[in-house]
Amino acid sequence: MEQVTSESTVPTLADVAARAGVSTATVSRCLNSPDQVVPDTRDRVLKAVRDLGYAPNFGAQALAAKQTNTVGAVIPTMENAVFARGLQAFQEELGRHGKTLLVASSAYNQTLEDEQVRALVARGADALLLIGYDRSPDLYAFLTKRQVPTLVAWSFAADQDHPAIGFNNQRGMAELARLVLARGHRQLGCISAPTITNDRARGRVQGIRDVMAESGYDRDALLLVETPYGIENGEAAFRQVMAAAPETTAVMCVNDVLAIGALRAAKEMGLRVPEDVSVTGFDDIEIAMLAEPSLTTVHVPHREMGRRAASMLIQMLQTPGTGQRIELPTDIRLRRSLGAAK
Amino acid sequence: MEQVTSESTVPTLADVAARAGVSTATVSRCLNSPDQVVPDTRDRVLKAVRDLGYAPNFGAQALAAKQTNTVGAVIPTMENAVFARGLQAFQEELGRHGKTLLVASSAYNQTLEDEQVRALVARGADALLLIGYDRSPDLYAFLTKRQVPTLVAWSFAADQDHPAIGFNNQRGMAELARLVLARGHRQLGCISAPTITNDRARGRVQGIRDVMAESGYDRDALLLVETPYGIENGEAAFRQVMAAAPETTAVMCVNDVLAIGALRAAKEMGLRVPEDVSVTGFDDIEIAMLAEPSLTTVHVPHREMGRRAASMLIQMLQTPGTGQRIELPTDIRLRRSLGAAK
DNA sequence: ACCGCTAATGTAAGCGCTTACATAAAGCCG
DNA sequence: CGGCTTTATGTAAGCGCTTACATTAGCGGT
Repeated sequence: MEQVTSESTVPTLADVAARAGVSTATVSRCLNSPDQVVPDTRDRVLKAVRDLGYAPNFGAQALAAKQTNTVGAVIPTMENAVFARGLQAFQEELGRHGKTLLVASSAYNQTLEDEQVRALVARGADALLLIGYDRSPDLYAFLTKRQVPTLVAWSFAADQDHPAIGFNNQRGMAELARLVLARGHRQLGCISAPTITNDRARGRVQGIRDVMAESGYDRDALLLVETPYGIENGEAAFRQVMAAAPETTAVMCVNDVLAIGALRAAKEMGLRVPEDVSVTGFDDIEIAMLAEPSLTTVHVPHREMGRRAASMLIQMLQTPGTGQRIELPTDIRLRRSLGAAK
Repeated sequence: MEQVTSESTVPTLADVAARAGVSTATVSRCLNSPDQVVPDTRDRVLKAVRDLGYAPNFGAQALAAKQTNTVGAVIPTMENAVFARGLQAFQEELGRHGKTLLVASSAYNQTLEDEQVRALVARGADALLLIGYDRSPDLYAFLTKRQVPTLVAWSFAADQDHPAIGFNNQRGMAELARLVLARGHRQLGCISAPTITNDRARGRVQGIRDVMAESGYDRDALLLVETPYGIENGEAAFRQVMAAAPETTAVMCVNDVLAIGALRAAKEMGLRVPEDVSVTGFDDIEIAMLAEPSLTTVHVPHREMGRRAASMLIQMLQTPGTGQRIELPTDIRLRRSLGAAK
């Protein structure tokens, strides 16, 4: 209200040009490749830009330049600290290169993810960050057809050749499982996110299976319960495990949130952790260290992954076909929730 | 690679029109107001759309229609669970109405926020969600000039008439402070986020001051330490408080994360909570219930706020000038970290 | 069968920007 | 100082879509 500057209409390139006494082309050049124009004119134009409070119209720019400087990301949910953290770093790095982030979330639903991806492409995302490999071949076909560089994050699988940056979920969990077995645990429980649509969870569960097989235990020694994300769900799943196999001495969860739920359920059931039952997680979010007892888990460099994902995508944008496959190391954080078997 | 459909070029409206044997206008109508076109043609067109894998070009659409169906949000950081949670709900509700969310984060930096807002507007955000009231008058002027409906969230102040949805930080904290005083605490510490740029923190601190004043204690009985967001920072701040005023019996923190840090520092210093010192938080994020001891805090309906913020913004988009001011209730969650003064 | 009216479709003018190409200005050399 | 190259600026053609307006088809009534 206080300082209405002339017309109430939004200034356009033409307005700036008129005010500076040059053509629209010159204004455009001032803004996009300043050294193509002589300092004198440039100053005049920039002054006009400032006076008018001009800001380019994104749609027009996208239309004419055929690129939007936008990178899209489809994540399962922002409420998962793991993604929030990685995405924050991702966004910061993109910002450093003048790109904007467009986020959508799929609620762990493949159909929804499919739609979101198409929506982001329609909105002109120059590149895309996707979580995990699980999606329909049609979508991959669509993406290649539209020539949108795509990077898979949070997962790394040796047998996939799509550009990716992530960690080896299977191996990370296997390492932890080895430690668990070494503590004398023989009857294991596993609480997992739904494995059909979540290759991270699937890999982690497989990691446990691998180790059990290599150690000569059969599959029956592992009781698997699948449940959606959430502390309460972890709680219920833990009860389910203990009800079905009361002799269980260690419950390995595919993420920290489920593990926290398990910890809570154990406490409520009067079981001591780790004396009566051990519990492990995955991700090493803040809560893991704060839990009582503190949670043994697999540490994952989420932030670094986000940052590097951004650099890589920018690189892919500049020179198509340069997508790499990067495996980030995970490491075990041994804390109090894992003890020796009874 | 597998199913290259004709040209490798992206199909346009004209391609669809040609294939369906109609004009581009008809295709556009089929997509945007289907009942203006006879079922027969419509089917033909939609088939062509499917065959070609057509998706509208966002830039062109934005340019021609002068609206983008995009809502922007600038939040301090996604890493703060509070915002992640609210934003997730916000996004879901927007999605239900065919709008897309564009997020940017400001890292609690006002200049950066300013830039991000302008960037979002330039990118055609039809409306904006902003956190708190604190920003330069210039920015507000810019926003009114561009006629972008803007909603302030996470804050509610009686003396501001900008459309807003939030809770009364001052009142919520005051209630809690009353409880603390009632427990016999007379020497208080307060750990806050920087109050200059954060009206939520400022309001919360003020809430404590109000209560102390109304109870007849003078300001010196409250030791304030300001520090950025983060568990470690909360830890350091707690040490600082106890070093400066060892007789402190209760430390009130303006958010749960800082409180968790305080809890940890207390434990390290060999102080028992709540026997030796009480600690309180604000927000009631998951961690509050899980902490040891569990954290007394002020519960805030973040998700509901996010959802309602979306509805309100959509409403403002439809009928400009309908922005309201909504105050959501907060309530105290009394848990173990608050006890009687020694 | 003809008229008039409504509903369906087509025509074409932009939306605001970028950029190839054309043109003009400015150096540079002998 | 003319003719050359180089550099700065202007001109104008789209980019793919929406939409006001023009046109045509379809239909009922007489």
